Amino acid sequence: MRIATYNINGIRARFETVTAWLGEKAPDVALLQEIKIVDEAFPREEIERLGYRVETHGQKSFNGVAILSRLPLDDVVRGLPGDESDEQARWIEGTVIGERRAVRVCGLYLPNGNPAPGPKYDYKLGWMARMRARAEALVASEEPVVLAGDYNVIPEARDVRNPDNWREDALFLPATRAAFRGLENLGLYDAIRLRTQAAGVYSFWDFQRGAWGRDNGIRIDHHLLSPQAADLLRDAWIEKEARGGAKPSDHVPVWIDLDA
DNA sequence: ATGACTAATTCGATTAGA
Repeated sequence: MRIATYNINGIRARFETVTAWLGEKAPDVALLQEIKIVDEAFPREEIERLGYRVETHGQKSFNGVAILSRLPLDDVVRGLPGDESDEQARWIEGTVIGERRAVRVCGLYLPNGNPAPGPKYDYKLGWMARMRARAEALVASEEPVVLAGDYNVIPEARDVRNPDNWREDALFLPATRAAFRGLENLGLYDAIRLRTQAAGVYSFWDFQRGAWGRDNGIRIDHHLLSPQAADLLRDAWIEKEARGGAKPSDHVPVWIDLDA
């Protein structure tokens, strides 16, 4: 079972890029972030025609997440628990029924948090605390669980080309990285780090300042795996070449293969 | 020293992204 995560930066702007990618790569599951559209306006039929079940949790203009699955998808839940007043669409989960195993899959778009300090950064850290509580419950289930998406977290200095440029940034502040380690300390594994310890493995290159041409990237799109999911991991990688393709997002797809 | 790019909203300039 291949599970990809992809921040598409707008389904309207990225429709042809995304449908071409689905047609070519055909991941079993695609977790999308920043669909930037309400559920009723999402191009559901066009993507169903490519063989996918479509579950969205959208909102107008910003944010919005989706699960696309070629496999049966049950028990879909929208929204991150813990704050009834939070209206931002950043979390969706469902159970994907593989040939051998069922996998609980969470698609997430973690808040950016800039500028820091400030209310946006407070929202980010509060959101991460709520995510930790949900992740703790999922780990306790002792089932294969995958939490994947745009974390807006640079975990370590080896995950950014120029660490000194990011010292004051919400994506790389010590409190941000500590909260990410807090997730790992529940017993979750960063899938790419089960595959390689190399520096310079990035998933995002800014549209500005010629970041792509200079390989001035950061790794912020992650799959965290429960122990039961990590036991099923066959491979993980980042589709870097997508950043140089036609009408690219600023993020590229990242995928894992599970024996499930 | 500063802006640089892209998308959404809605048709121009603002907000947001990271």
